[in-house]
Amino acid sequence: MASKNQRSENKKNSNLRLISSTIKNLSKKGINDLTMNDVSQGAGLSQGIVNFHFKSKELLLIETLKFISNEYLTSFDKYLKKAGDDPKLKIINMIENDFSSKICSPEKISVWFTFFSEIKFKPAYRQICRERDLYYQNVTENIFSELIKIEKNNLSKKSLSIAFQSLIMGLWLNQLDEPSKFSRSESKKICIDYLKTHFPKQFKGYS
Amino acid sequence: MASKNQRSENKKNSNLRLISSTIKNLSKKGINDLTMNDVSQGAGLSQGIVNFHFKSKELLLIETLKFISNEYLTSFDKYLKKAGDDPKLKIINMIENDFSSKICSPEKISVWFTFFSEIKFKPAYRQICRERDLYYQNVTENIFSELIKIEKNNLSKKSLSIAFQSLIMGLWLNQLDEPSKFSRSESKKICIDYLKTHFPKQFKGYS
DNA sequence: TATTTCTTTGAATGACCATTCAACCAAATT
DNA sequence: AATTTGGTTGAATGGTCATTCAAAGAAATA
Repeated sequence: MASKNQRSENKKNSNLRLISSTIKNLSKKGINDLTMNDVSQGAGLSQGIVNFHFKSKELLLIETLKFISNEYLTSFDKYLKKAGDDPKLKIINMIENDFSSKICSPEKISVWFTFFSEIKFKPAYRQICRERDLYYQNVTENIFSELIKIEKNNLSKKSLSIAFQSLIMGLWLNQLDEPSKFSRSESKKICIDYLKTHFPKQFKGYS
Repeated sequence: MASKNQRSENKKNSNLRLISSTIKNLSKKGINDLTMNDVSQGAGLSQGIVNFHFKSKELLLIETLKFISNEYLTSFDKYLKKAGDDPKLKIINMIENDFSSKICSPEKISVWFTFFSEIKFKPAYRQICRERDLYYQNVTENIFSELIKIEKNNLSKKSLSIAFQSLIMGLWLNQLDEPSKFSRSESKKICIDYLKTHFPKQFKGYS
């Protein structure tokens, strides 16, 4: 573990701690009441440090969004790879990912929606979110395309993808609205039910 | 139109203009950059007036949320009443309402999600949103209950309602994310498709 | 070891903004 | 018409931050 370069190691470490602190504080106070001090204190560092590392609050937030977007995509790919070539398994694993405890934690969901709500005014946020969306959309369409071919049901891969993704986003939002009533496993069931009704032959067995 | 009491008329008028201005400005700048001056200027009034009418910024925001929530529910009821007794028509009209140009405008959706993103930290917001949700949920479950009885498909009204509502919320979010790609009529089609796949006998004819 | 380079600290600065309020105005009441 | 009540104005106030920066500390380099 001993590193060649202690400095860049420390720097990376500070950056990470600041971003973690941002996430934690965002989910605790929202973007409105988040102060630079909250962030640095939460990371065990002092006053002016955020400006040193990130230049400005806005840039810190952008890096934070990049961070969770990255984390999401990494996990997404991992679950997808685990599925191998079977389109059924692929889409099931996508659901597993979206409602895994790491991705679908109250903390993360709350941060996502904080950024979503600002998308309209912040081109930088929009671009990051769009990138993730397009990737997701693309993968989903390809999977549905395979499922459609097998099922021979002649549905539209585009509509299916939009509906599927919307359903998931809506379920995420429930997590925010009513954390007590929300259940990750029930949400998964609802998504799988969506697959069952559209691809009965292939998803007969699942629950 | 001549009113008995000019004063309360004017007051109501000012209140309304301030709330309209709040909505407009919220959707233009977000909650973060919204200043009291934006609001009063937008209403053609001056500096300290918002505090006079609403006491504080927070209370103004609460009244604004109440306003759009009310507007939503009023429209909801209107569409529902128009449907008469037929559960098919009732649920179709709910969809029509949710994607009507008045309810599903970029402006309104953006304001909704601004509030959603703050729900976690603002009990007052949560309460208002929850009230609307419960009402919606309740109506939806009753309709699905009727549809299930007719269709004899033995599905769970609760799951169906959650899925249905989530789907709609997810589609609303698309409006925010990608206003250019979003289409209200395509969203409606997706919702109707949801009904068709779960209640094929009853919704055969619809598109 | 001495020097340079990078990181951290925390006090000081200045901008921004919600809120207050005295003065003014207009409507209602007498 | 005179008085009271309520609404509006906009300058002044004060608090809250983001940001800056000089000084200090720690690591890399010579």
